[in-house]
Amino acid sequence: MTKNADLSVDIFQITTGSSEPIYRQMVEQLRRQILGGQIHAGDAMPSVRDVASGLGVNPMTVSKAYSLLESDGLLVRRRGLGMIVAQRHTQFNEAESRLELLRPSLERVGLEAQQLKLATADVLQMLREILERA
Amino acid sequence: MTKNADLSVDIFQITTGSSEPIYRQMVEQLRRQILGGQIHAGDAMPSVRDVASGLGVNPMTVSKAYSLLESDGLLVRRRGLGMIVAQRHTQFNEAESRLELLRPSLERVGLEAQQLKLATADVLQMLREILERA
Amino acid sequence: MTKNADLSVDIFQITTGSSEPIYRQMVEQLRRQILGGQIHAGDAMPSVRDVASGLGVNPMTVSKAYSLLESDGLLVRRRGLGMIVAQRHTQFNEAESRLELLRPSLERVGLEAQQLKLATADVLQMLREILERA
Amino acid sequence: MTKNADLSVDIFQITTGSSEPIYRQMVEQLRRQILGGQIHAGDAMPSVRDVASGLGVNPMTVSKAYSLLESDGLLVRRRGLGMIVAQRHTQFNEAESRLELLRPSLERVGLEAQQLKLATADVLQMLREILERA
DNA sequence: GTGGTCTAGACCACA
DNA sequence: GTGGTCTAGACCACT
Repeated sequence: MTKNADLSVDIFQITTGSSEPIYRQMVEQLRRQILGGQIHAGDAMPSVRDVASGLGVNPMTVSKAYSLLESDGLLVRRRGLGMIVAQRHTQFNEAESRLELLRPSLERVGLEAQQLKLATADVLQMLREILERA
Repeated sequence: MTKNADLSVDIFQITTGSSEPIYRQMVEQLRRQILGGQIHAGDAMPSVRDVASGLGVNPMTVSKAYSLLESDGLLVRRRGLGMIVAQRHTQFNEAESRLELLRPSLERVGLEAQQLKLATADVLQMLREILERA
Repeated sequence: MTKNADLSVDIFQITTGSSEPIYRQMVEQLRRQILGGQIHAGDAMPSVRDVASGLGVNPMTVSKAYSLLESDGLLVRRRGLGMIVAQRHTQFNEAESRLELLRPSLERVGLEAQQLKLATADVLQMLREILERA
Repeated sequence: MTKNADLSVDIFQITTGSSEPIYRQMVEQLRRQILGGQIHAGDAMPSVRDVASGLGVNPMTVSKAYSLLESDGLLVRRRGLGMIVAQRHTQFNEAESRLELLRPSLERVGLEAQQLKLATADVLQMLREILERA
């Protein structure tokens, strides 16, 4: 994979049935992929229209996601040219930091497991299977 | 803990800032605690008014949660006496079934871990610490 | 003026002909009025629909402004009840701090005056007239 | 400074982050400097390519600014030789007229100062410091 | 070509 | 009643 390449449209995996809004799914997915190093600083994002037609959603929905990512500092808008992945957030890639981003979801799992009175070993086993399957 | 006791208001742990609606947090938490056996059939639920003032939320929100739990068959309304935990759902607590209830949250963790390019061992280790701390 | 009152719709003065987008005009105006102490913490904002029909703009435009102000921490959304002015930004009211918010506009005036080779006294005199007229 | 000199690239001070488009910043800045007498009729403008590389902007952006200035009559295109500052607009520099060009920016400052509830004396003092520093 | 803004109108979730 | 989301489609500005 070369740097500064154009990203394919299928960087987004949208679930339209979810209660989580589409634009928010896009924001969270892109954030994780940038921080995870799967998307590099300087990469050109696919255009709003391309993503919209590729996913079958309204361009405004995509635009909203891009705008939020821009105000977050993860994307940079180049007027008339499109958006690219920002530089300054790419150094935030140490595995330890990324693991911390997963903590809220794990805390949620912890609370639910406690309320369900589940054994630690059973929960860890199920998660191991899911992780190794992916 | 004895059976048919009065339940305290703090069976609910509400996060008002969350995007998950309050009534839904209450429904899911109570469901898990009933299925996990931490709340028993016949236990008396605290009144709508007590829960509302205790948590600082709108009484209509609590009422909506109770209504959903009632139409789910988890609570039973006793006219003029308040609500109690229903009988028929308490037997549904085989560990295997309860574990399945946790699967959606674990699947979500799996997707996020993949996008963050995290190592399986690191994720499992963090979850183990959370589970053993609780 | 009492605290926690409902704000009238005419807190916004929109210029539709301007190149500055409507939602941005609203954001900046409200920010200044909050920091200037003309709008108090806890005040209820007029509803999206009321503002929209009052100004003759689309509700989504108003909603966009409100959303930006919320992510800025100046407004707080209360689900199903509307938005109120946040608490924490009201202490930032010292005159000195507010004056700093005006600096960018004054710097712009300074650059333009320099390029037009205008005399300091003339510029100050014109600004004085404008300020005393308001 | 002698007449009919070559102008350096740094007659333009561009802010790429601004919401004001680059070509518009260039147009307004050059207009003010011509009317203010800092740029004289007959002076040679730097080439599109020099300005573009000097400022790090797209050559088409510089070209658009030059074209607008030409259709405004402020610049004259000399085939194969580049552009020079036109004659006819240089006489338009009575101080009173130039001051009027600053009025819109001052009106804007007035509105913002009012919304920030600032004292006239404080605003004038800050502007004085900026003007005397320049 | 790019993204930004706005409209009109629909539907949903929350209190 | 409140705000949020999404669509379809138009128009604009920048490069």
